[in-house]
Amino acid sequence: MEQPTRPAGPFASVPYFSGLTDDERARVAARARRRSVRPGDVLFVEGEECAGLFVVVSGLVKLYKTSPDGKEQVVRHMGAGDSFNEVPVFDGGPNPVTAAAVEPGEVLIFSRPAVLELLRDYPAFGAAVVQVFASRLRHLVALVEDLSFRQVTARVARILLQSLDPHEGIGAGAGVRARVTQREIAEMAGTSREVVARALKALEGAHAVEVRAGRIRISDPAVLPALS
Amino acid sequence: MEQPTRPAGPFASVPYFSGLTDDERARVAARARRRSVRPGDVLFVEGEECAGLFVVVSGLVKLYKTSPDGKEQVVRHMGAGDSFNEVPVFDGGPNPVTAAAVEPGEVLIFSRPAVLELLRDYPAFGAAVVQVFASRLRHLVALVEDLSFRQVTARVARILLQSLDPHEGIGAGAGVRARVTQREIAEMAGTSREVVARALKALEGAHAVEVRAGRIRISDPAVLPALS
DNA sequence: GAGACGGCGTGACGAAAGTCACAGCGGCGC
DNA sequence: GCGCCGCTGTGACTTTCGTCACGCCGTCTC
Repeated sequence: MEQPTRPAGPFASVPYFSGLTDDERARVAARARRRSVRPGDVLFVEGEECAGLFVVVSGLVKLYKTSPDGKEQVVRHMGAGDSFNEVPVFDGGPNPVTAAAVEPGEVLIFSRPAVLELLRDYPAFGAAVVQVFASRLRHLVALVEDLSFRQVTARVARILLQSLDPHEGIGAGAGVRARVTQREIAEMAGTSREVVARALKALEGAHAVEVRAGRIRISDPAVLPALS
Repeated sequence: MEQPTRPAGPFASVPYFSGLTDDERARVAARARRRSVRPGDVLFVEGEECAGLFVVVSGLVKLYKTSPDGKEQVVRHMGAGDSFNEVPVFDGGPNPVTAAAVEPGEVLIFSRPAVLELLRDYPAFGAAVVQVFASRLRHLVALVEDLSFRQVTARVARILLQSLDPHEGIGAGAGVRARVTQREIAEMAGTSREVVARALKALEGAHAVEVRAGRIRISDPAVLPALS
């Protein structure tokens, strides 16, 4: 799992810190708290006071909203090198979403004061935040578009495309991230598990994917985008 | 309409520029192009090359996505003092949404190079952008939550609350912005005009609003939030 | 190996929302 | 004043989705 090209510290690949020297990175790292997480661990809850800035060292974290009756809508997944929860750090408000680990791993946590100090010491950090925010905004607009315009089958198709395991590349036969459950897809698509099962059946009928032994494979890389 | 407290130039109330002196503001204004708009005018289209940063001087602008079959989803309305289309200016990508005027007014347009110059000359501008982006992200997350969790009647109730005419204050009998059509509400709620008509009927039945002569009034300020 | 648990497949049903169709009304322009 | 157009109100029907209720299977634990 350890990347051999990683120069020093656990986050040379984090956009925020990639411009720093190894020395500076070490000093930044000193301000972070480290935490290991196991699947299901809740890192922070929406509405509570700012939990600080998080950086994923390894593993996978989901950011989601919960409805009064318990339904979950995943807003985004964060993997190694991704950071999250910038918004409350910068505007001082409560956490906008809840974060929970999906796969075991480690995260770094920078308290709000620590981040504001970093911002003072490394002005380039501010520019990086703007870039990150811009990308988040595009992502959220795309999610709104998805929820508003597309029906469930199309949303599931898009989710499968985005969950393609990067190790296997794109193309026929590519597999989806190990063990994506139907419930997880449902939380991303904003629907129920049963409806996802039916959507997958429909995609299988359209020869877009093959579901075998619980794993999903893309059979025709051209068909899936057409359906989404 | 003109604010008597406005010191100089048309945008002392724009968050970006409120920290500047009158002199600086004048110099900034010199870099903007001015444009009057009439209802229906399209300012820029999603997917096209960055149209620059816009500031609303007066009037009302809607930002929306269009689906392949012509349905519209309004992402946000922008009124006097609001700015929009920052994202492509800062990340260099295409416009994420389409913008069109809803009410007649005027906008200022800063080209991308002009904004990048401003950013260089006035570093505080960068911090302001971060604040604006944070607020946009919160707004979009709330929109996702709305689309994913609430059904149409609840969404309409929330839209009415947000469209309260600020001049009339909050409370019983407050009116909604002059002449909000059902089609406009439908575009915000991500549904069709007919469904909005029925949702309004339901809200009327719950004694939350009164619809008379095409205008919507809040009858009981306590009921509406409860339904949303 | 027995049971508990979580994920999956599917049928049946009801609720919500989208669609079509059409009629009335009011304002605006010629 | 007349006609056109856009907004509204509403009935009827269809589609999509959400939900309930199962049964099946594989894995993990004791």
